[in-house]
Amino acid sequence: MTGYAVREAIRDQLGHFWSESFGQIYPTLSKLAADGFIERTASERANASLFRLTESGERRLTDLLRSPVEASPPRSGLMLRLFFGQATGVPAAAALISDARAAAAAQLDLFAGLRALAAAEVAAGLDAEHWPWWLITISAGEHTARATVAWADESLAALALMDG
Amino acid sequence: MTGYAVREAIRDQLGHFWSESFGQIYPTLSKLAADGFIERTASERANASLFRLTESGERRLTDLLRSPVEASPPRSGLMLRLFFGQATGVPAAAALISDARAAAAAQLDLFAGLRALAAAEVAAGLDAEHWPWWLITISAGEHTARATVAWADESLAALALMDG
DNA sequence: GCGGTCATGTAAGTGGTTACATGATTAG
DNA sequence: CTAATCATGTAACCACTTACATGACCGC
Repeated sequence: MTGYAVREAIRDQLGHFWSESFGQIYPTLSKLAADGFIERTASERANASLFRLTESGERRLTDLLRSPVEASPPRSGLMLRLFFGQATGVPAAAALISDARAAAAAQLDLFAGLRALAAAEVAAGLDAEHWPWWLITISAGEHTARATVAWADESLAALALMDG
Repeated sequence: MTGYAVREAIRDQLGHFWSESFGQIYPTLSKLAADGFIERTASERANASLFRLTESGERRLTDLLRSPVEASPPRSGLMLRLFFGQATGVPAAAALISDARAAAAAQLDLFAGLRALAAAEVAAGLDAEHWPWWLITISAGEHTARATVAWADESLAALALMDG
């Protein structure tokens, strides 16, 4: 596929847990080609290049996929703001929590859509092998989003009791 | 406080949702001082500088704390690996999920400790004003961690059904 | 005196984004 | 013909980490 197609695939299929920009994709494709992990071939289109995994690239990929997940340093702008809620006051904090709740609820709708989409594809006989893996990532998003909604409701109730 | 003390405070008090390195802290303190948001005064110690918020710094801080939280692009190495679980196989995926479950369970213990610590401080008559805000951030961590545990158990069960 | 902690800072590198510049192809 | 989309790439910048270099102070 082309670099452009790579980006579309990432956006459309991995969008709920991954993202890449063109400024990252094109230099990386060149580097991977130089390292022999992918192969660049001309496309019918004058403009474009098609890339495909080489054998060594396939090995490298599964190695990476099997490698342990390294923890990223925590950094939550929302928690930072709430921790210092004394400085900003109850209404400002409640607004931030409501926003977070709304975002999580919107995500839940999105996941419901993804579930339906995946189910339709399976019903059509496509991607049956991939379906359970897809579902695991969707389910993770749903669990997290539901947790956020529950936390928000609990915290908004606590703030309402604090005073006016 | 000193830059060193800033880092300790971040590590010890905000550690479960924020982190900063010295390489970030010292240049930032210089810049904030140059902008007039903080004031550098000599410490008793020959070595060290003490910083304190100026009035304009206090205004700037509350402005920032009230500003909307900007969303960070999603990037979960765990989800990426699971999405491509077909390439790595059920046992590798199950191992990753178990690791994530263990990490979340460990976090839950940590949060229980934080709760106890905070309760002890309140019982001692300290920080009573700050306590509810602290609790909100702890509760968020607990909700998320419990969601991760539940998702992991569900997903491990699903993988166990897939085959051997 | 010596090891550990407190303290400050810089340099090199990483991984990423945004904006810009450019052009091919296709649909209407 | 022309607008939208497909396509590639680079430059500037940003936030951040790690490693290194240096030194003060404190307790034993």
